[in-house]
Amino acid sequence: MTYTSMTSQEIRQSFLDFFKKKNHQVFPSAPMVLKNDPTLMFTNAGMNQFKDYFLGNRKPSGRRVTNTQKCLRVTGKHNDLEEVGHDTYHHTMFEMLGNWSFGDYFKKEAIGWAWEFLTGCVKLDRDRIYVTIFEGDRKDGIERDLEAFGYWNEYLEKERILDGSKKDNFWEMGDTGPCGPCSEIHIDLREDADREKTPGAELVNKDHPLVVEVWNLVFIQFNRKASGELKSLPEKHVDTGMGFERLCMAIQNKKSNYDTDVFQPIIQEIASISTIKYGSGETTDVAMRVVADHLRAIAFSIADGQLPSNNKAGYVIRRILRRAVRYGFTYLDQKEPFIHRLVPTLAGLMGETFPELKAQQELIRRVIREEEQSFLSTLDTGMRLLDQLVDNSKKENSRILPGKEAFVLYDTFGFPLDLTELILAEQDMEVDRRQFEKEMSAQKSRSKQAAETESGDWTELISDDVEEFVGYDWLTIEVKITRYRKIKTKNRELYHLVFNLTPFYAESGGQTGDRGIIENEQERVEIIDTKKENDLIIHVAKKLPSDPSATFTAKVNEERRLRTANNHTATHLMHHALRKVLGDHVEQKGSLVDSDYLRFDFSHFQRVTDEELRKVEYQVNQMIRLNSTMEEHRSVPIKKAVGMGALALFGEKYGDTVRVIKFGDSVELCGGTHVEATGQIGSFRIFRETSIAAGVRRIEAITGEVAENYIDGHIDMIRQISGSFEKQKDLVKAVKGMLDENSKLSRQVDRFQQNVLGIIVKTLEQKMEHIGDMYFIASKVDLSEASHLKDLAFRFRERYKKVCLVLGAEIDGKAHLAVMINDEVRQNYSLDAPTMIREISTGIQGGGGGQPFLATAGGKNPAGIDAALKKAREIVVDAVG
RNA sequence: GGGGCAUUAGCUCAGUUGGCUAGAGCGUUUGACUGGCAGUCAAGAGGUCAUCGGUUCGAUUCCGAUAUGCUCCA
Repeated sequence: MTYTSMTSQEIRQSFLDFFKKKNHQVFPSAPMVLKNDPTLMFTNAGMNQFKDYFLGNRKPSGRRVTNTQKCLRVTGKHNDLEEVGHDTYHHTMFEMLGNWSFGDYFKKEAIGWAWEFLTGCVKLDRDRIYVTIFEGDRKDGIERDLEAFGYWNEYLEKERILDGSKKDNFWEMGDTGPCGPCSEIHIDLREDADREKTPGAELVNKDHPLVVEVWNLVFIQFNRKASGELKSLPEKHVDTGMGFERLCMAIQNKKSNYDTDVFQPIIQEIASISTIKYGSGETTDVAMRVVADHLRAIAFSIADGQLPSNNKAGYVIRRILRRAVRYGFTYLDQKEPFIHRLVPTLAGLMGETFPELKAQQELIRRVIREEEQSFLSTLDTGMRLLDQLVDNSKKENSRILPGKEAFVLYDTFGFPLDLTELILAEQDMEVDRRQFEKEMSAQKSRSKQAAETESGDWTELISDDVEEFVGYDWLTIEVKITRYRKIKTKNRELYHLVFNLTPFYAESGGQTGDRGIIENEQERVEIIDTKKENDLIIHVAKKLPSDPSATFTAKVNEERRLRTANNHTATHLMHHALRKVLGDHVEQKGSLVDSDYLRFDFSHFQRVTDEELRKVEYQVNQMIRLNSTMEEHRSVPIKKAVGMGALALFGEKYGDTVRVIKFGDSVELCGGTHVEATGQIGSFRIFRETSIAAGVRRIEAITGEVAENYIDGHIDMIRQISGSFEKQKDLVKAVKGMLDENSKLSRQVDRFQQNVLGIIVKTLEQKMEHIGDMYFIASKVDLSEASHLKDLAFRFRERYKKVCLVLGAEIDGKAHLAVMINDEVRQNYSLDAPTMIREISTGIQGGGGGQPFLATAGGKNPAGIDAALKKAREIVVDAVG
């Protein structure tokens, strides 16, 4: 086999260079974590970021594009998570190399260049290559893809060109939309001897680990209508995707993706940390592959701004990390955080191509370390609980752990089932798997029921391609509804409305969606929220207008919009001030801009001190006073915008042109709505600073009237306090002095109280009588607090070895009783306090209890106290009898 | 989006038929001991038992709501 010694870096570069030479524009990878797409949490294919081009929603700036796209497949249709590590080719995160034609070249060039790159550039052995073409489908009325066959046949004999079914060789984005036949390129990496025994053609698409698909060329030439009918597209597109890690395996002549230099440096580092050699055993190899793979997925997600958390995308990331920790813990004997130590190696390996990794290396490391630590303590708790369960089972002579209990461990405490089973096996025990599965499916059906939302089909009224947002310039405008649908959730029905154009800002970039109304002479419908699905702006309404095809006046709630604008502009000013006060390492990690307040998360490794917060506040307020007017530049090419000093965020997807918002020195790329001049904000106040993750701080702040009210509230409070300290100049000193004095006085009161109790003790002692060989006292006392009854009881307990004390008191119109019986008396006469107090407290309309030597009771009827005391004496006399 | 669990001293956590004057270990303060290092011993400080409401004579404990966190499912 021909063999080149290209590194993965060189392979990636040669692909991009190859297509650059063919007049392709090189695009950067889009973020792996998606926003504004309810159907997808992560980028799972190279074409995601170009979806709108194929749908015709947006026009591309160039017709030929090439890129490498980081992808994550852990949820939904493509879920490879549980496979990863056990074989040699599944990954959570991988790179997809692609070349794209948007209405430009088609099959001939796509096939020709693919061949040229694979056999000419990276010199794969042509004898090992097989391709597939679409065999056709009678139902759809499509012929066998003879065109593709013809072009392939120029390079390959026809025995190597195989027919593929609709499942493998017809690509569709969804139930409707752009689609077309595709042609896959497979490579046979087996040893020659094996190849002679079985021809590679028989193993194509049969999940053989060494006969693998490396490249899929998709020819988008149809549009599937809702009726199922296929219509030819006026513009034909090419969408190709090549698995980078597999390509490296093929070129570097390895038997596993994990043996390439994409993974080996990481695996070697794991081997050195764990002092276990890679290749020395199956389970440890699996564990190392799991850790190496998951490290990449997590590090890239964090770099994209998605921190591990307890819901949605963040939770998916957390679970990937935990899977890695679990394998390290069990099979590599890593009981302390270790994955974070691999981050520098990864950054060295991929930081060149993906600068976000290098730039945020420290943050990534800290976040991973903290997550590892927290999961290790989850495991710790789980093991403690499991130990108890095992003990209980053993006491009952059972070697089966009930499935219910294993499920609670898993469901509530996050303790993995396989770990439970492993630990049980060591004690020759097992889990009742059937019961566990039953609990699990009960949980699943509960969730399914709750999550059931029916979203109806869109009813299209007017066909319209782009719903333009005009809300930067207008808050009131005439609109028509182009389409609508009904949404049914558990408690209520809502309607989604789409307009031909709209003044409503849809939730995006942290800014919440506008609210308002649409109305005409006939009716008025409230818009309660505005959201985005991809590029579609959706208005949420509680009801559908009776005539949806009428013309409406759309009015944004102006007051709310203005307050939101205050908070959004203030966010920019604060971001700027934070970088000035704390340093340039401050990066936005999340942002919420509402009408009432703003929240801003950013990377910073210590607490922000009070002085620093004060400085930030001061600088923002100074910028407000300067009354800088907004400089807005719409449709600025991204390069130019960055040249203007605009901050571009990692993990944010930007189009070819962006909107730049400038207030003084603060320059940001932003689609949100802002004030015209900073003076409008009026006032800015930080009211909370907290930590939300390792290396990430959160500041919450308010502006305008809300800030004023906040300050007024504080001033009022101070006024009230100082009103109570009229003659004091130094209020702080006065309050402090009063607190000191107060504690001194209460100590004094306490002492006096003890003295009083001492006197009561003396009078009680005079009432003591002998019953048998013990002392007995039953008496009503005058006390101000119920707890003093206990005080008295304890005094007698300390003073006498053999005593039974029964006290009653009326406090605040209620009856209180206490019974104290010394240990010796209890043993001699089988008396105990709780039993006695229950018997004697019937007359006070209450009940009580306590510990064997001391019980208390309370009741509504103080008149019953005397009877209770009398009864107590009878009980004791009986017992001593 | 839904289910389960948790929230008690600075930290880690105990605390069952509702009544134990709310505890342990670590940390902290003070004192004593030892030639020093390092400790040892003793004493003390530190609690709105997450918040709000309900049931009850009485709630850290039971019930409901809220907040925060953890966790599983989607």
